[in-house]
Amino acid sequence: MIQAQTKRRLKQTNHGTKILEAAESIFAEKGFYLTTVEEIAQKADLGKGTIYLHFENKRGLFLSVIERKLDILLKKIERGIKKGKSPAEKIRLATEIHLNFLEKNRNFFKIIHIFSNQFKKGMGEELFKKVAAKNSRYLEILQDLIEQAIKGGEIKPLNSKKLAVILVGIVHSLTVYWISQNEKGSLFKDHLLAWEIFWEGAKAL
Amino acid sequence: MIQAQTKRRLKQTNHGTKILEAAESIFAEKGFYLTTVEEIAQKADLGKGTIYLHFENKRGLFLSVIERKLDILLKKIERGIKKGKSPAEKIRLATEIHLNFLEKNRNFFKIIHIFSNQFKKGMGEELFKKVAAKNSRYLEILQDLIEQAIKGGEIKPLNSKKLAVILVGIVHSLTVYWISQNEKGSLFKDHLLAWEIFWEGAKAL
Amino acid sequence: MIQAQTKRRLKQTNHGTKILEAAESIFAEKGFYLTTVEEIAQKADLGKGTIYLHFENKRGLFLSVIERKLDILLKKIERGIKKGKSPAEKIRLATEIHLNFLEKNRNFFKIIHIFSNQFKKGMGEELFKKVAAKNSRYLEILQDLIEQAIKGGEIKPLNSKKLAVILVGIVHSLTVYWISQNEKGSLFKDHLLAWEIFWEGAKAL
Amino acid sequence: MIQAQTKRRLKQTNHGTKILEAAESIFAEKGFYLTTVEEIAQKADLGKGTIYLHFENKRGLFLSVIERKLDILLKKIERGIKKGKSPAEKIRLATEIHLNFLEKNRNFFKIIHIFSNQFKKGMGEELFKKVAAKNSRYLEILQDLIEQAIKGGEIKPLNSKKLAVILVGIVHSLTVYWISQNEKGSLFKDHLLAWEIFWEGAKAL
DNA sequence: AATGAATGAGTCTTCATTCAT
DNA sequence: GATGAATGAAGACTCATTCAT
Repeated sequence: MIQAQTKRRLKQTNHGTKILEAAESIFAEKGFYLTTVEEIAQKADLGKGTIYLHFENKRGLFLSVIERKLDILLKKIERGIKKGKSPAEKIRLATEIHLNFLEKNRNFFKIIHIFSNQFKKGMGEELFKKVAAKNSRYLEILQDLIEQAIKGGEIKPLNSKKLAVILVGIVHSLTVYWISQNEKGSLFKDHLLAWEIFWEGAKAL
Repeated sequence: MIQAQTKRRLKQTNHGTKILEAAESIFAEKGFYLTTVEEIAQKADLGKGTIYLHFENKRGLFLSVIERKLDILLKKIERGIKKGKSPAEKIRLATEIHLNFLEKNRNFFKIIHIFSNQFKKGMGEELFKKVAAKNSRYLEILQDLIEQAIKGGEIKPLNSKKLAVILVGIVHSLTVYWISQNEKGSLFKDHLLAWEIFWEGAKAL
Repeated sequence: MIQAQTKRRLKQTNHGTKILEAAESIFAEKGFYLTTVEEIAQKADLGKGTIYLHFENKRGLFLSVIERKLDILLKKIERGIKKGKSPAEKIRLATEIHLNFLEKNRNFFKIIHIFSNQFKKGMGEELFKKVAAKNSRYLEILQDLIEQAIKGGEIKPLNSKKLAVILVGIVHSLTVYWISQNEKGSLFKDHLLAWEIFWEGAKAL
Repeated sequence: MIQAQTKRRLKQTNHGTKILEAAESIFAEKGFYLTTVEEIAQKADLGKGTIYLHFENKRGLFLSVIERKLDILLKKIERGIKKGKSPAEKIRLATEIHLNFLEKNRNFFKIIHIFSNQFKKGMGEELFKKVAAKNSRYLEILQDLIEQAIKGGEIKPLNSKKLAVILVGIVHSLTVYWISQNEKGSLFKDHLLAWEIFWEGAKAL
């Protein structure tokens, strides 16, 4: 009896995850509009209708794909930077973790990139806002750390938000480049480069 | 008779431009897939069929929108950097021109951003390659300048391509931020910030 | 053991009735096509699959809803008109019972109304015919009575079937009106009006 | 040039009408839900998309089918009853015209019958209200005439609205019967029967 | 050249029905 | 018996593209 329950629950969980993973890879490959629900269902070895038992609609599925990964990334970063002793070191750790995650989750990065572009109009509801909020959470964490570093005299007194934006921009541009090069070599190694440019550029004299 | 011909040709040219401009603003607002040809035609005060006299299809129109602007930007940059005396100054000028252009052509930036995401699949032909090439031309120019600066001892001997990627990434992330802030203040002013971070981070000790 | 069996059988019977009653109210509210089996199951506090243990399919359930009520109505009428002494009085009694029943079973009337419209095509089988037959049984009863009244000189020698149709039409139109007025006042009271019009219009001079 | 314009306009008009007529017959045959837009398009010898150039959606088409016919019927009745000298005669004329129209437009009647049942929920907008209003316009005309007849002492002082409802009910029930009999004989001839029952039943003593 | 009516391929989404548990 | 997760057929509707005028 317990066995059966467990099995069923596992099965369900698996379905949700199976769908999210199938969706992730196809959305990453083709973008939101060229991806069909049918295709996702096939890749997940499920009927089309089953998708709709787990997600309200195609859009909801797309947002869920993002939400799931953002949660994981944020948790990793929040946990990881605790090891850093100074704000500066924490920032470096965040960059390192971020690039490491993107290397292992290239699909996710592609999707995040899509996200910011494909939903210009017609948003506004619950889930979208939640995802958008999570999306900018990382930026806030960085901004906080930068502010602390500025107060501690480690970083020049520049606009902390813009510095955070720049650091993320550096990380993203390296990722885009890495992906465009068909992902040769390790993206993770670039965290030192990213960090060096940012740090030397921003540190107090 | 010649008059009439001339007039007609002018008109045509105007049509092409009218369409490109209408398309630019709508693509920027709604992305590729949510934009309908009908809408573009209306904004251009033309019949839907007329669009197809000037562009092969919706996709071709989209690429043409990009191509036109990239041509202008590249010309501006190539011309502008001639005034710089050292590679370093040329790089700074390029950044300045780039941000200045993006500020004045926010629509274009949005479209470029879309470009890199919405055409994952089904590319391969002529026009697309041309646009992709132009798109990376700026990167090449920067890479060249950075290589020269490295040779001249102005910049640390790092990977020149990645440094170019990072610089463009800084510019783009600031632009995205500026747009997300509803374009308050001048984006152009940020070129000093972008430059400072990059230069201090990359310059030889 | 016997107890258990009995309980179970009772339970089953209850299930059938529970489903029929849930179905009746929802079909009445939303019509056949806008009603989902899921909804009926929920209202009946049962699983969706359970519906299919008791009825062949949605259509069969719909027809069963009608059949059950028609049985009750016909029995009431057949029993009730026995008290009438002349055919004329029996007709009046039938009208009275009919309107009384409709007042107390508005849902049923709405469903009957749907019935005649929503199954234009794809009928032909057993159950449908049975329901259609029952549906016209009342008309036959009336026609018989009218024929007797004609023979007895109480009613003008007009087409008895059409007279029956007219009488039912009067009853139905008053019911529709009553329902459209949000069922204010008593529909039952109108039986005198219905009867007066019909009787004065049809009675022999 | 004028030829061309005319031809085109005629063509358009024809399309609208062709669609309405195709829709009328199929809706009448199968009801709203079992009718597919595809089917209507085929019957009208047009592409599916063309339907949507002329009507907002399936529902709008359905309502338009009704609206068109109701307009014609109401005009006929309003014009026709002018010939009557007394309210009573006008009422008789209205009944005559009504039955005559239903005989010639059986499809329309079937659709009207559907109308009142299939749109229980989810209405509320413009077109629906307009159609509903037109639908009850005939009832109002009758009610007015009956009130005049009551004032003139031709008809007993009963509830004029209910009398109108009853008269329409008689007409409709005869039509339903006639249709159920596969439309043998002339429905039109029944107007005398309908009138006799109603008039003898309602007239002042 | 310019138009816009016509087209139908393509997609999301719903829901009756089945069947493993 | 009872369940409800899974299915996929079916259908409304959109929109890029064509082509007769």
